[in-house]
Amino acid sequence: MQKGLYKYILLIQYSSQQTSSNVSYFADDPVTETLSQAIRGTGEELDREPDTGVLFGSLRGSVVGLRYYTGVVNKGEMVSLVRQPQNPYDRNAVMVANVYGSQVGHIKRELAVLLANIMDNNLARVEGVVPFGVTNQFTMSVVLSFWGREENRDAVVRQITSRSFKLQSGPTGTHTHTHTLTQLKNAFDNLFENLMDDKIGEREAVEAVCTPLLPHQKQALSWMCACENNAALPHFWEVKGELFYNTLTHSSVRERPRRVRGGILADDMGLGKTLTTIALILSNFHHGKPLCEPVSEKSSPEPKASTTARKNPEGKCVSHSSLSGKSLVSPVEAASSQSTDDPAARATLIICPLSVLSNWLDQLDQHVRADVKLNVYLYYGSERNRDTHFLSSQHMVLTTYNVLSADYSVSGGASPLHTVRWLRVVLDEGHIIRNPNTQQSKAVLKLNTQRRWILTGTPIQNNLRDLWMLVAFLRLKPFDVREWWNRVIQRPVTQGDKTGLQNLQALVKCVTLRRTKTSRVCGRPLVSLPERSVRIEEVELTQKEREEYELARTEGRTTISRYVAEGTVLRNYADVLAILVRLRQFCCHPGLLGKTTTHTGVVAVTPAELRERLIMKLRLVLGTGSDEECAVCLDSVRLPVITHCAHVYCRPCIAEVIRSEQEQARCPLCRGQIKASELVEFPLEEEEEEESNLLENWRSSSKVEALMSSLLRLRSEDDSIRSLVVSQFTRFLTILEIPLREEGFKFVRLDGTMSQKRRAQVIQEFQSDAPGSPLIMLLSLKAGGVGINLSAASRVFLMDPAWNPAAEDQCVDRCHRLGQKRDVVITKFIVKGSVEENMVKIQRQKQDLVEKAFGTKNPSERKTSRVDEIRALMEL
DNA sequence: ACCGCCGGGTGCC
DNA sequence: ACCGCCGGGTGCC
Repeated sequence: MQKGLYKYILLIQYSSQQTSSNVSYFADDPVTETLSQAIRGTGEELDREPDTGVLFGSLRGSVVGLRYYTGVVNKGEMVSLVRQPQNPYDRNAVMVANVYGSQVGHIKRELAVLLANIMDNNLARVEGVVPFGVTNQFTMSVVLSFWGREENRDAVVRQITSRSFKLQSGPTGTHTHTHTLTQLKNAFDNLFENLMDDKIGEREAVEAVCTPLLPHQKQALSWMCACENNAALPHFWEVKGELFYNTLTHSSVRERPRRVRGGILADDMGLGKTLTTIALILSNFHHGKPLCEPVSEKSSPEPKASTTARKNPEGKCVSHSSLSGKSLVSPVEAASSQSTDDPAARATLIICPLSVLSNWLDQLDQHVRADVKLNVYLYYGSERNRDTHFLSSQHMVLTTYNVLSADYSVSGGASPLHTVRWLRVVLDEGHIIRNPNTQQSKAVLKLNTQRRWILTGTPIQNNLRDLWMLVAFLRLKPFDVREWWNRVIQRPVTQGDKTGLQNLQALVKCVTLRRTKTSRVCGRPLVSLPERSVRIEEVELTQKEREEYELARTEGRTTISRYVAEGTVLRNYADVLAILVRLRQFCCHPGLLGKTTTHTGVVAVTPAELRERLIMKLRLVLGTGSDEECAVCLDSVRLPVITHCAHVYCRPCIAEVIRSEQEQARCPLCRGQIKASELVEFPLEEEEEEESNLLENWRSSSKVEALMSSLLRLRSEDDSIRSLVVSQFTRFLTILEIPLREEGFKFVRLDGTMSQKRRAQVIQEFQSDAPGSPLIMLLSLKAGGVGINLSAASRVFLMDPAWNPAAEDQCVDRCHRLGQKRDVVITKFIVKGSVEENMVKIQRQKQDLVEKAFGTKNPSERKTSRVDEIRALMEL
C-alpha cells in the first residue's frame, strides 16, 4: 500500500508536467526518469520470477480517456499497466503507459476492477499490447495477457469469468519456434563470443599516447570512437516516414533516437583495455578532437608513428591516423555530436575496484607522454577535494565503487560525483555492478554523463539478469526499464523463444566488443603469447603419510557413506566438506589440519558452543581459500554467513531469501527453517600463535619435498626464472616459507589477508627486475582477484587442485598474459591414489558438462550433481 | 404510455 | 463517439 502511494505521487507529478509540454523521450531529463522509476517500481515487484511465469490466457479490453493524455501508441505496440490505488475517481484505476512512460489513458472501469484485484493480490502479471493502435481520439483496444505461477491459474480464471469476461487461451501474438534448454544454454554461453566481425577499421591514438597500439587495440579505439560519435540509428530502429520506429516494441517517436554513446568493452584480461581507454580519452574529446596535446611540440623528438601530425584550422593536433579515411570522423558524425555535446561536460570519471586503482595510475604514467599536461585527480581518501567545479575542470577523475556509493548514500544522491556533468563515465571491472540491488549499482546509475563505458573481462557469469544492469547503465532504451527488458528479452529468452534470443544477441552485439586471447584477426592471432604447458607431477606419499591418510580416509568414508545411505548428504554438507578438506590437507602437509576437530554434527548444548562450531565449519568451508559457491547466486560466496543448518551463503543473497519469505524462510539447500538473527558470520581474528608451533615441530611432507626439488633444480639451471607457488591453503604457504628460507630462496607472499597497499608493494617487488628481487611468490589461489599482473613469473606450481578449474586458469593467467616473454610451464602436484586424483577427474568432467545453466536455479538438479561429485571423490 | 421509439446532449479514471 | 448511455419529448397508420 505504502509503495503504491509512492508510485502514485510520482505519477501525478509526472502527468502535471507532461500535459503542459512535449516530452523528449531520449533526454535524461528528470521527468522521464521519474515516470520510469514509477514503472520500474512495478517491474521490480513483479520481477521476482519474470521467467518462470506461464501464460494463463488473454482478453480484449479497452483503453479510455485517450484525449486527456499525450502518450501515443502504434499498432502492435506494447503498453504497461500501472495501478493507481489513490485515484480519486476510482480506487481500482489502472493507468496505461507507452514504452517511453507517457500516459496513454486508463483501462475501462469494469475491467479495471478485475485487473486491480489480480494485480493487487499478485495473482498474475498483466501485460498489454495495442492491436490496432490509435483509431480515434477517445478509446482503443488493448489485448491483455496474464502471466503467473501455475498455482494461481485457477484463481485468475475464476476472477475473470466471474466478472463475465472471456479469457482466450494461448497467446494472441504469433507463435515462434522454441529452443531446447541445451540449445539455449549453448547460445547463451556464446553470447559474448564471435562478436568480432566487421567491427570497423583501425585508428591510431593521438600523439599524446606514447605507447604504440597493437592492431586489435587500434580496432577497439576505432570502434569506441565510432560508438561515441556515431549518429546512425541504433539497432531495432527504422525510419518510417516522419517518425522513427522501434521494431521490437513497435513504438515510434518523432525525435531521432540516440544511439547509446558508449558500450561494453569485454576483451579478455591482458588485451589492454586500460590502454585503449586511455587512448580513447585522449583521442576523442568534444567533436572527435583530441583532449590535449604535448606542450613542447617543437622540441619534442620525432613523432613515434609513421605518419606525421597535421594541424586543423584551429591549430589543434588532429589524430595522425592511417588516413585511409575509414577511421576519421565523418562530417555527419562530427556535426551530430556537435549538436548534442554538452560543452560543460569535459571530464572523464573512472570508477574501479580499489585493487586496480594503482594500475590506472601506473598505466597513465607509462602510456601518456611526459610533456602532456593531463589533469588527473584521484578522488579517494578522507581529504579528497569535493568541490564540483574543481572536479569538473579535470581531464580525468579516478575513484572506487566504494567511495562512489559511500558518498552517494551519505549525501542522499547529491554527492559531488553526482553533481558534476561528466563527459564520460568508465566502469572498470564493470561486472561488479551486475546486481542492481546494491548501493554501488544504484549510485552508478544515477551519474550524469554523456558517454558510458563498461570494461570487463567477464561480461556475464550465468544469468540474464546480470546483463540487465549493464544495459540499464548504458541506457539502452527502452530496456533500461525492467518491464520492457523482461517482456522483450528476459522472458522470451528463458522460455526458449527463438526471436527473443535473436533479439538478445543483436542487442549484445551492437554494444559489445569482445576479443579473447585466442581470437584472430585476418587469420593472425591478436597477440602472440608464449606457449603454455601443463604437466602433472604425481607425488607418492611416504609409508607414514599413507598410513595417516588412509586412517582419515576410512573414517571419512564411513561417515559419508552413512549420509549417502540416509540421503542426508546435503543436510550434513558442512561435515562432508570438512572431511574432504581434511583429506586434501593431508595430501599437502599434516600441519595444515591445525585445530580442526574430528567432531562432527551440529547438535550443540549451548548457543555459544553452537556458534563456535558454526564458525569452525565456516572456516573449513571458506578459510582454506577453496572456492565455495553460494546456492542462491551460484557465484563465489561473498560476505559469507553460515546458517544454523550449517550451509554457507552470501549474506545479501540469503538475507533476500529471508526477507521475501519472511517467517516461512527455508534454507535453499536443505529446506530447514532459517532466521536472519541466526546467521553467523566469520569473526575477524587471530590465529598467529600457531606459526611458532609449526616451526618447532617441523616436519616435511612429500609434496613439500616435490616442490623443493623442482625449485632447486630450476635455480641451478636458470636462476633468472621466477615462479608462482600457489595453494588454496594459506597455512600451507606459511609452512612452505620454512624450507624456502632454509634453502636461501628470496620470496614474497600474496594472500587475501593483506591490505591493498601491501599487495601493491609485494607485486611491485616481485615484478621488479632489480638485482636481489624475489624469485618466488607464494600466492593464495584467490588472492588479489582479477587484474593483477605477475608476468615476471614464467613457472607456476599449483600445489593442490581446486574445485573450480576456472580459478586455476585465472591464476595462471596472471603470468600468462601480455608482457610475458617466456614460455609458461605449469606444474600441478597431485598425490597419487588420493582424493586429489579424483578431483582432477571431476574437473575434467565439469569442463565437458555445460554447467553454466542460467535461469534454471533448479536446486534439485544441482543437488544430485553435488552428491554425485562427493560420491565420486570418496569412491563410494 | 407504469411502455417503445425518436433524436439531442454527452463522454476516462 | 460513424459508438453507448442518459433522459426528455412524444405517441395509430
